[in-house]
Amino acid sequence: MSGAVITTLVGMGRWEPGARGRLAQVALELYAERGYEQTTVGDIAERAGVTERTFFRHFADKREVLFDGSETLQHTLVAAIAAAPAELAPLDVVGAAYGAAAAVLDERRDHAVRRAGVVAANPSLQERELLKMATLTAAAAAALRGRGTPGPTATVAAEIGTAAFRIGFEAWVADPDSTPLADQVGAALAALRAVAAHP
Amino acid sequence: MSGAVITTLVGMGRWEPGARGRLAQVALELYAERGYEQTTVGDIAERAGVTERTFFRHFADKREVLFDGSETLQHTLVAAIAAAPAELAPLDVVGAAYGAAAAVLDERRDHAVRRAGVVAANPSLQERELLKMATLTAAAAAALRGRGTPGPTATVAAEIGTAAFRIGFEAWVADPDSTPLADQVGAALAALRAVAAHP
DNA sequence: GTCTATAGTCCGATAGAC
DNA sequence: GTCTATCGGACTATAGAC
Repeated sequence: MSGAVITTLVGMGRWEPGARGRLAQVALELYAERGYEQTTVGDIAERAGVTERTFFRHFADKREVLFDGSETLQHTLVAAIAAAPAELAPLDVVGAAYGAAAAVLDERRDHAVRRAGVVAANPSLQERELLKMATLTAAAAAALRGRGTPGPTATVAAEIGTAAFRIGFEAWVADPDSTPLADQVGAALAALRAVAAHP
Repeated sequence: MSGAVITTLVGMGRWEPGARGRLAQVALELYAERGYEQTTVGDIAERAGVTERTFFRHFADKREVLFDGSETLQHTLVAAIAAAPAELAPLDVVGAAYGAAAAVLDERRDHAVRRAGVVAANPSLQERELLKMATLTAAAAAALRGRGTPGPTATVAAEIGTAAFRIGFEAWVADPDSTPLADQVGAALAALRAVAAHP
């Protein structure tokens, strides 16, 4: 196949290095070109120069290949929560942490927008995305508890924070200007606070 | 029992259910007995006395059979939002509407708890549940806009309301006492408001 | 009601890196 | 030698097509 010189990201194949990264990139391309349903795992594997079997060694299923970066996002989020000043209120901690996580996505806006389009076009991909968000929420709540926030408060703060992130993310994707994601998330959080406070 | 007129939330419980109701009931039984993954559609169809083909005529896929009552829930929610007093603040509207929806579930607590256990045991069922919740959220936001609430406010209020419902539902399922679901949702909403208000 | 494509699993074999 | 990543083929069940 093409002597694909994919830039380094993750995955170190020893034969044709970067099988994992190639698969992820090719999958996004094909899902965008002809649609998720119309793309078979065989198609992806073929264009990436590996076999179907190799695809499933790297990714649990056909959806997961689009969510390779979610652990990174979660790690950033959890680390930011743990590192936040002790005197900050729980919701401020979560808000700041999602702001930090947002910076990671800002650097790859084009990729994120293309990926978001693919996900938006397919319900089964939306399901997976929602599950990842729920996992993120649980991780944020656990991180808050780890710094002393009482359980119920942690749950609730994490839930609001994730809602702000999701709403901000949608605005960021739809926005033709390149307003930073962190700003969109901040605006969403302010809106959530305003509605919650309203008598 | 004489004329059972109760429309059930998840499509079962009548004295002599039709094929659809039988399939839904049998599916829940089998998923609980031997697990979702270990149950084939053939198993369900067989015990319900129909063919596989009939299963797929009634339900889009193997998961959907557990979510037959979600339209009823959504309808209740949307109707309650539309019927709420005009002077109520958006979040109060959504809170009251989820309270009304909660009453439906309270009548079938045993079933709801068993079903929740099955869903909690399997990630792919959780995915579907999260998608249903997202659909519910979108419907609530649309209903709010339909009564004049500005778009962004509607989105945010619906998001908080659904979070309250989800948190309250989890507490309700875990609670050995039979605290009404509406009360649990109300408590969760109060907690959300408190955390959001905290400086 | 039958027929088929595809997702996803399990068995094992092979080959480079260390 | 071990460890890890690749590949091959057979297999079941889902889901859609005819």
